Amino acid sequence: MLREIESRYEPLSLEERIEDFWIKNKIYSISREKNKGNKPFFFVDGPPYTTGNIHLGTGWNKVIKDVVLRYRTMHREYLIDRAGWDMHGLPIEVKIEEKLGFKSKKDIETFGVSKFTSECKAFALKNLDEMTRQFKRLGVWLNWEDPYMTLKDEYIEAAWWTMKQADEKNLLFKGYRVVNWCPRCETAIADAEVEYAERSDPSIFVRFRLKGSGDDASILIWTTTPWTIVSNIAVAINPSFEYAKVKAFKEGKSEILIFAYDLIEPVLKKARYEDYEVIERFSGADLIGMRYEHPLTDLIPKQQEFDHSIYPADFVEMDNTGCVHIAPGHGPDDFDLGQEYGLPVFCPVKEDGRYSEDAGAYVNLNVRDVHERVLDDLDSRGLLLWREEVTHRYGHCWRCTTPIIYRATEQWFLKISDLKETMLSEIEKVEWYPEWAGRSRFRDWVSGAMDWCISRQRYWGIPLPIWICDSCGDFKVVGGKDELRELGKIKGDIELHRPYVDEVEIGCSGCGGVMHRVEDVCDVWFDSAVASWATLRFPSMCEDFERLWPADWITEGHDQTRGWFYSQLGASVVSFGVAPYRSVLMHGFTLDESGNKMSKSLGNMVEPGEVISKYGADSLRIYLLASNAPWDDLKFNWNEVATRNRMLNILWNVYRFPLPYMILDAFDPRSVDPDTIKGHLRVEDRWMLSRVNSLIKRLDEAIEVYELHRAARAIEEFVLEDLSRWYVQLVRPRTWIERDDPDKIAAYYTLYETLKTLTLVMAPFTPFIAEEIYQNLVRGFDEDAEVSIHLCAWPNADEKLIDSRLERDMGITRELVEAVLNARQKLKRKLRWPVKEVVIVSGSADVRSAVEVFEAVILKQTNTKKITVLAEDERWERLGIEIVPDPSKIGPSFKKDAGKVIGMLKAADAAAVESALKENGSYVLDDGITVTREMVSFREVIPDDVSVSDFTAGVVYVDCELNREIRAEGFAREVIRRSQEMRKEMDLKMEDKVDLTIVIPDAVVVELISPWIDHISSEVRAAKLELGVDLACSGDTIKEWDVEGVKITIGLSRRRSEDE
RNA sequence: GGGCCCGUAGCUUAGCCUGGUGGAGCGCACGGCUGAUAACCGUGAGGUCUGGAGUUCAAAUCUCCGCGGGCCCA
Repeated sequence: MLREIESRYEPLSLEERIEDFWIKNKIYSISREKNKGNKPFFFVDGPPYTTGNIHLGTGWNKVIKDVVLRYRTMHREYLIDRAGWDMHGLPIEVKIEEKLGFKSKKDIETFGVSKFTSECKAFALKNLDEMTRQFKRLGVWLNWEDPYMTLKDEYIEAAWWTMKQADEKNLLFKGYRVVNWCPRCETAIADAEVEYAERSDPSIFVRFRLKGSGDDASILIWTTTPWTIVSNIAVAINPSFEYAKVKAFKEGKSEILIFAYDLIEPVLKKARYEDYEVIERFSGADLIGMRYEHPLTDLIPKQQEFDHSIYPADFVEMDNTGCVHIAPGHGPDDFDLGQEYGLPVFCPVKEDGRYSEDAGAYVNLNVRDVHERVLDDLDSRGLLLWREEVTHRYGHCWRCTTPIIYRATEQWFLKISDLKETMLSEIEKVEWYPEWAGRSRFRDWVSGAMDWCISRQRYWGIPLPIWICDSCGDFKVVGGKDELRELGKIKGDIELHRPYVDEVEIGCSGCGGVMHRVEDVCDVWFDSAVASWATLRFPSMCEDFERLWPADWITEGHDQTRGWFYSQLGASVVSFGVAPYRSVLMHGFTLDESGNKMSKSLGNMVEPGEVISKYGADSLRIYLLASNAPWDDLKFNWNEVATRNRMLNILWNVYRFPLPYMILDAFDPRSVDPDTIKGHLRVEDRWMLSRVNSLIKRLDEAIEVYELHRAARAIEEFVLEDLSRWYVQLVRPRTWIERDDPDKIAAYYTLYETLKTLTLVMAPFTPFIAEEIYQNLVRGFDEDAEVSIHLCAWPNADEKLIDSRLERDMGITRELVEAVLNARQKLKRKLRWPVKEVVIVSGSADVRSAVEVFEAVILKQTNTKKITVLAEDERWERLGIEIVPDPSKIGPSFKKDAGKVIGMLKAADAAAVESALKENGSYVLDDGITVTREMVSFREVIPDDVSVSDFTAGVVYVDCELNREIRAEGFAREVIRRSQEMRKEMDLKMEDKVDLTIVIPDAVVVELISPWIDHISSEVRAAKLELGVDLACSGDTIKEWDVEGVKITIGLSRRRSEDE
């Protein structure tokens, strides 16, 4: 049986109730189990990082996933959909360090690595629970019970296995390179972990004295990192530039400088030089090999061991001085240049950013605080030409926001440079949504990729599975736990985290020595890189991997181009030589209302929970989906969420409105025979069924290519336009029929089928409200129906029911009705008052056809007695015409009589003139004056009680002339409507009967209404009705109304039923 | 500085690929309906389509150069 429902859409309680229902009945797992053995759909969840709460962007991400996965499930595909969690790495370490008040790695060592990593683990697990709860509340269905977690041994083994693959293919190597280094976290960080932000630094011009120049000439360099001067080894120039030797004058002194010729003016002007003369000009190539003296050599004894001279480099650009200071230990370009020319890598900076003994006088100073000291030292030696402050973009550690430094260290790398070609060709084989995500954006990023530094000098991460021999230096990569236990002769289990694995010693097979693990952990991006096989439990289990891999689909935000799309591709090409995914949807970012990015520091973050508690998860979901194309950035807008909430409320009302009638009539859809009912369907019913089937088609087309916004908008439009604003309005009177009537059943049937189908297709988008409606509408009747809507199959569009001609005709019909309503409004004629006639003038055959098909609809919706369609050349007889004489034609012909002719024309019978002109081309006026066709034109004259309105294919005229019949009906309907309002005020039930007294002190109106008494009685459910001019008005409620200037008093009493 | 994307009414957007009178929704104003009713519907006002240049008979749409925003990189 159907049940009546709450009058208001209350998403919060509804969604809570539905979530309980899902849990209690294990709907999620049944929905997945059910399709076991069917075509698989292998989805890999991009793992969110377990730092705390989910935000709007992560919510959007999961909602996109959820819609697609629910849709696939309804298509009876078998999903592989383990949720994933990224649980290692610096962000969590930093949080724990903050919590424990740590300042450096030393604090961690003192505290104890095992205690520290268990804190990290506990923190990650706690956040995992909280975030899972939040995702579930959004209605996101993934395998939350058995997610993949990067901290699990099983997962770590997948990473180790991959690392071993890399080693076996000679793609893993140890290198001494300049890397991004965070002096606070004391670790290397990957390019992908560097975030750029504005920062102010000194911008300095420094002289390096040339050796043996004779004239005390200096080469002029520029830098924003004074601390690297300490490690200077060389100067680079561009051999194709022109350089100059300049004598510069300032405050009565002069000096000799060498730098780029084109930059003389700006540099000397900036440094406040009064004048200069160019002594010599030469090409950059002429400078190569010249030697200079390190500026601080007296303070840094180690520098005396190095030669300093000038080298050519293409990367030198024509800005600043055109001479670049080179410190191979502190810059990637510098390092590469050093490698090319065999320069020493001088890196006198320790892990914590302080100078080592090699830095001489600077030992133990922190490179971040040393700027002033270096500048003073340069200045006192007369080597600082100019200094100022500049604001520029500078790299910072992604987690602790400390400015990074470049530092030459020994690190472990994956040799991406060898794989680039394969990676690029694999990109081509992947389907990208949108297409440019792969074609342009990702391609560009991969093209510029360098070898991947995967080692981190930290604690909480996947330990690098590399053991090095203390004696011979050989290394071994361990591919899994069993291998480790065997090699390390471990009895029992071992946790694959630091510090436990650090203690494992392995015998060296080469020299018999002892091998110890490299102390590093993995770059956390390497963790998620192996997700596509780790989620299938490969390599510990191979079956699923062989059957399912690579992934059918993944989706993440466009920041993941450099992140997960890339790391997965790299790891996969290392392991298998192919891309790990078949299709990728790249989605956008969530921005705040003014289009700026959401960030904690700006205080403009919006949390999904906040939105849900106001409007519910369904509103948020449909908003997120309908608002943008998935790949565009989404500007969050509260107002728009509210609008979606309203849309769902309208859906709720549409669903609620027929229920009381259906219940009263004990309507049971199962007892309706579709074949029999077909004969009773009205055209509007067939239209509705056509529309809903077209909707299914539109959704299929859109979802297939991930145009989720089109799909969501199609649903919204259907609910608002087709259902609420139109079909429900048409069908209402039929539901009020009290007897058993096939016309009513046809309406019920149509409404029922439409709602049922609609909720099915809405299920992926708004899973809560869809479930709620399904439970009543479908489960309410049918115990055998699926327990949940989310176990149902996606409906197939029934082509037989789709009638595009009917849909087009109805489109025209709606336009016509709107035009008529518009016209009525111009004359302020309320809909309650019928009009005599509507005349449509149109040359369109489609209009004629629409009126033929939907005449009854138009009559009813416009409350008109008659519709007439005229062709363009026909004229409705109620329209008059008027002659418009053309003085420019009449004047020349009639000269001084022209005025008279014009007057006569205006007085003439326009219709007679027109027909005469049409037939003979001329018309003879009273005085025998003949006028011809070109002398006049005609203008339509619209009577006062006729109103006009345009529509796309023509014009409608509405004849609002009042007559007795219309006045009678108008007053009758006024009485009905007033009585209904009183019933409402008295809070009567729909089936309650009343006694009605109507007093109108105007005998004419009473007489007008009299014939309508039976109709009024039945409309307001009156058992007894009295109408008169001077009756005593009685009733529980008595009210006086003013209707079009007529006083009407209505008395209303509820009739007690016999047994009361 | 470079790559990719976005910029249409106060707000959110359709249209752009394939050039031919810019459509919606929200908000606002006015009205209607009243057995969906603390709901619903209609009408109206509101646009130098981010600025400029070019191609063309014709540009929101194609091309180029700016400006603003986002992501990524240097």
